[in-house]
Amino acid sequence: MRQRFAVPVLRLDELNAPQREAVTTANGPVLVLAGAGSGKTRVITYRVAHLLERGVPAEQILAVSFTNKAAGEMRERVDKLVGSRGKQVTLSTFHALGLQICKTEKRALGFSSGFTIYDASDQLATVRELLRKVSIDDRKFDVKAILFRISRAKNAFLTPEEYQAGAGDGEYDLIAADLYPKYQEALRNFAALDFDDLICETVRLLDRDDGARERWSSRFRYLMVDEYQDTNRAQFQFLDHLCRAHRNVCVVGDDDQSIYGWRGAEAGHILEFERHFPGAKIVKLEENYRSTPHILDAANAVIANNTKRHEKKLWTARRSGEKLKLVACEDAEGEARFVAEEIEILCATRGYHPSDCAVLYRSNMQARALEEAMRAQRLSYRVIGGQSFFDRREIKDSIAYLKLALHPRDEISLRRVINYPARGIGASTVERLAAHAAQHGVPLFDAATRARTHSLFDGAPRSEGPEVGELNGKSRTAVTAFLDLVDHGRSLLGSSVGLKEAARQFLEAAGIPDEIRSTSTTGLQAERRLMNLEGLFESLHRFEQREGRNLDAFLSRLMLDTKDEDEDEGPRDAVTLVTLHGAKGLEFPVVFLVGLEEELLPHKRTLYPNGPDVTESARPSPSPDGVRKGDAVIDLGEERRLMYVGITRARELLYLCRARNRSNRASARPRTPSRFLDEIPLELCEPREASVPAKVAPEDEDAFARATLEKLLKLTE
DNA sequence: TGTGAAATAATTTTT
DNA sequence: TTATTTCACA
Repeated sequence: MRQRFAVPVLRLDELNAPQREAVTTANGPVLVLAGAGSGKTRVITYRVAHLLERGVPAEQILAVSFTNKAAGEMRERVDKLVGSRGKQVTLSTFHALGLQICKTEKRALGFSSGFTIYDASDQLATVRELLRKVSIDDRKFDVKAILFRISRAKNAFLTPEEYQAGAGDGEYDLIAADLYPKYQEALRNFAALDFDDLICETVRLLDRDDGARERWSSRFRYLMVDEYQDTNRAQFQFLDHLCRAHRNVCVVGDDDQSIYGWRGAEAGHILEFERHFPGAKIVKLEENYRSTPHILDAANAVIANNTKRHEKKLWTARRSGEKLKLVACEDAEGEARFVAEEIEILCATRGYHPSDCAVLYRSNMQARALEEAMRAQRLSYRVIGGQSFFDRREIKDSIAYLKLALHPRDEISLRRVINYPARGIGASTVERLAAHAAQHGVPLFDAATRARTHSLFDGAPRSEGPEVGELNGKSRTAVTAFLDLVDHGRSLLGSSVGLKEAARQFLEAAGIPDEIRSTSTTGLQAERRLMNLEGLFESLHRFEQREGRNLDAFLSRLMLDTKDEDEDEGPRDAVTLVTLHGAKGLEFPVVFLVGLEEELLPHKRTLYPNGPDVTESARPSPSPDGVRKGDAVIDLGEERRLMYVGITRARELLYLCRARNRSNRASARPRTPSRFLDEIPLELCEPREASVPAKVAPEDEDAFARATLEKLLKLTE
């Protein structure tokens, strides 16, 4: 206590009573039920500051969140609050923390020479490879659906055996049950960990290795978890291992904002917290500092339709506020144009800035129309999420080269680049190598190496064992050239040349820039792709400046943190376009919720989980919750929580938009307003006319911007 | 093995 | 509608 006078004073009086209680209860388990906008991040950051003030060493403090964005924000706010004292505090995502532990403990995990991280596309490629091995035509199946089941099993922390015992008997369940152990085995052989493994393997390690558990649970003596409602079983166990010894764990969450059930998150963990940690202190934060009363009333009204929730009601001391704007547009394009135009008007007449505004939608594909409208309106915008820079083909290929140079056992990367750019190593050659690898139980890369050094593949009769796949001289030369290339790259990357330069020379030697130039359909496209490649070099350069010459660290950061580059690139004063999922944790003065239509906000995949076979005829009855389809009662709770998350992002103005028609691919289909709109009391809303400008002629892109300008002139007269 | 035309699948949310 | 993928042919 005396210390408080010695160091800069933490202003605990800036907190309300429950916040203060959550912040100052340093020891023992604490559960903070934090409604939207109730100062959740504030509690975490003040708590960190308070622990530091009490003399807890920064290295012993750990705060975990789910997204890089959230972790970054924690970092920013902690730095602001405590300055350099906070540098040693670990503020991380679950996956980054898992990675840190896996890297430190790589020997105990059996990866003495390191490991690669597999992202979604690597995972898919792995499953495809396995399907081929069991002679299943991967075109006949939705590979994602298989991978999804495997991933879900891992998230639920089920071993292959447990999953096999408990899986359903659908076609996909059987395939997934068959492939799960094979998949794990393959990753093992490739010296790779996928996203799920970063958690699961860490848990297994902490489970079996007392020494490791001891190390890590004493390393972090004070734990905080953000968005606790999003933890899945594996993550829960992870936490449990880390804090079992000291029980200094504070979790912050809101069951009403649980929107990752599909990823295995169990909001039930919030309810179980008390049971797992008897004597836990429970703090409820219900005062909202973000939104106007109308917005909160709407949010409360919608979420009240959910059963199975912690009863709580957001309130605010704020008095005034505008009604919610209810907008029905003709079609998706009209909706997008309305949004763009309205933002323009808000900026011109009411002093808002584009960066005050966000457009929230259910699925990424909705972003396209919005982007077009923003461009037509000359508004700068940034799209959060979506397909990231690093998903681009040329980038993925380049990264595969880098990964391969570091981790030759990474068969997926090897297969990806062995004939890219084409160098005369066709499918049959790869198959021969693969057969040889399988027969001798060595990695594919080693099989290729043997093709170079041994005459084994020359067709000369060998005494040892039967011949597996002979390579002709031409193929051998090609394979040799490829291996020389990888060797060359490895030595470049291992030399003292800057990483950026090393990577550039390597990829140029690989012929990637040439390939881009010759395969691009237009010069513009080639230009763009080369620029992307340059962007990769730049981010490599920046990383090297910041964190030193460590390609492995760069690559793993890249896999986990795919979109940190958007931040510095994008224009500063820009409208934010983001999915409802991506918007969680954000707030904006002005929010547009678009596409509030049946089959889009309660998404059709939730409405009709068994596929698109039942469509228009089976219009669900508008009962408050639960739609019967066949015998299954469909739970729309998560969709409703998405609506709730969307509403509560708004501080001042909230627009609820829908289109009367929306075209799927070619055909426009009439749309019904989202049932969630009916759940908002009418008196909170005012209808707004959506003026739908005539369709903009392609040759006159300025027409729309001009129309708005004219309208503005009239308004400001 | 490489190229271009034609067919075809796709649309939930993310570390 | 669009982007990817397949397939026929060189």
